[in-house]
Amino acid sequence: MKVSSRGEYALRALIVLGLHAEEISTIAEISEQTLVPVAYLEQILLQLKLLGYLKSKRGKHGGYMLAKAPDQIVIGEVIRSLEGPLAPMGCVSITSYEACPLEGTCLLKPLWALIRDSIARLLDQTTLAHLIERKL
Amino acid sequence: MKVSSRGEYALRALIVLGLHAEEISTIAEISEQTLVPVAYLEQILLQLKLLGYLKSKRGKHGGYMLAKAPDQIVIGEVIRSLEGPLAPMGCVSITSYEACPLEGTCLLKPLWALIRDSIARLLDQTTLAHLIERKL
DNA sequence: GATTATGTTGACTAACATACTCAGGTATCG
DNA sequence: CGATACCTGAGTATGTTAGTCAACATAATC
Ligand code: FES
Ligand code: FES
Repeated sequence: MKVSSRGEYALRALIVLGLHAEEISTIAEISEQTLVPVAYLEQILLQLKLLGYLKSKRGKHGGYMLAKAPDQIVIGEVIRSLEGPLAPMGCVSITSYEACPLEGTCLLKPLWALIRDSIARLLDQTTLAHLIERKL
Repeated sequence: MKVSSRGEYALRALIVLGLHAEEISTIAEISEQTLVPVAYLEQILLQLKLLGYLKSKRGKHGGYMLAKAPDQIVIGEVIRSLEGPLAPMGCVSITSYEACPLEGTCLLKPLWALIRDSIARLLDQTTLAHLIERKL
């Protein structure tokens, strides 16, 4: 049930950018504050940009900024984009359902559904603004 | 946030054995009902035995049975044994804590803690008996 | 006691995912 | 122009997953 380092790193970066909203931050600056290697961070920031969470400026005095207000960035969506579905099994995933062979009689499915619901409820109720303001 | 096929398979096997309690089941029978390949199932059943959930009998008319009553088999414990901690990050794991470098100032930790708590509460409250009786 | 049905053990493998690195390329500013 | 930044695609080392396979050990039965 682990979250990958890539997901964690992406969220760290979003938090750093959210804390310095209105300012532009270079990859190097973000790397310092997140402890993520520069070359790896480049990849992740680029992906976050393609997903629409960030905007960038090239060249001198370039860098990254949030492309949305922090309260419009839903943590559940970010994690889904980076790591795939939140559900523990495909058969209980709402965003990307996948059938199980035993689904008709399976006694586990209701349990997985409870897990999915509680994870999704938490992560889809939480925005970057909530994290930054420490209001969960 | 996926659960591995190994964990799913183990739970399927426990359910089959729980449904036929008092009787002995061969690996082949369990394999049929769970759709898990025999050779792979062997590994998993053996592990469940070493963990104390199952007992076995060798030779002709041999097979596997539950070693505990279904209401003594806690799903959270089974999953932890097979897949490691339930927590999404080491820094919020109770059973196997591991420090994060940014732990002091990290704004994510409280969120991960909520996730961990809600998963652990669900899985540690559920026993094999609950699954079999469809009472969640 | 030989046969046969069963679990036991350990090694092995193919495929995939993770967590990166690196070598360039391209836009922007001064 | 040239420095500074982001952009892009490829490559790599390591580990995990989901199995397979061959040989062995034990228990019941004929
Ligand atoms: S886990 Fe999908 S049907 Fe049982
Ligand atoms: S995730 Fe462990 S301290 Fe932030």
